[in-house]
Amino acid sequence: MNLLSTDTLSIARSLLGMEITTSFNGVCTSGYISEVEAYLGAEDKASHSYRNKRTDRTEPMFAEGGTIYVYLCYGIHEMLNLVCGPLDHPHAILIRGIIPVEGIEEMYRRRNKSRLKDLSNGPGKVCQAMGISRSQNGQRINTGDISISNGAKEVLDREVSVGPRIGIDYAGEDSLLPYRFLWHPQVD
DNA sequence: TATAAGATTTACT
DNA sequence: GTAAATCTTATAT
Repeated sequence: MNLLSTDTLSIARSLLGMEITTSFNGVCTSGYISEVEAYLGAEDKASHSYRNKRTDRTEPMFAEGGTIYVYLCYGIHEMLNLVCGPLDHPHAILIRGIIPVEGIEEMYRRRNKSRLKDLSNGPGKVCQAMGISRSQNGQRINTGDISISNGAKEVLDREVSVGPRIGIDYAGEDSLLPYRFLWHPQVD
């Protein structure tokens, strides 16, 4: 996976099935990435960095690929993004869902839920389950609290759905673009 | 300073 | 199905 590539949609597709891990004070949680959305920076009305809008909040999006972008949504939920592309190319991929792998007991504690499916099937839930907050904003992947490595299974094209992104009606016609990738692995 | 809106989640009817 | 929760950020006075 080349995070400096400008082909953000290909990176988004290739993130599916990869294992994302956090470790805090020896407490480790991980999961396979199952849902992502691509935000294509300057040319994408749904992106915080549309028209290269540069603010304190969006600054990490302009950093090199491999940077972590975490922001607060609706005053309540943290959202985890992986920045990609070269410097000053503000594309990012929102991690919307994972399949829990390691530290599942800790995820239940953090989420205060009793069902596995309620742990991490949404972007705010992913951050809560993995203990991610804005204190990870601007860190680099694989050198800070968050790491991404190859997953255990190959993700077949027939197991992947592509469709419009969620919750971005404000983006006009760009809200219809097929930038959401969903992995539904087949049982074996 | 003030205001509106938001890449959502949850509980409730 | 609908609506409330909650607070930062961006934009406008």
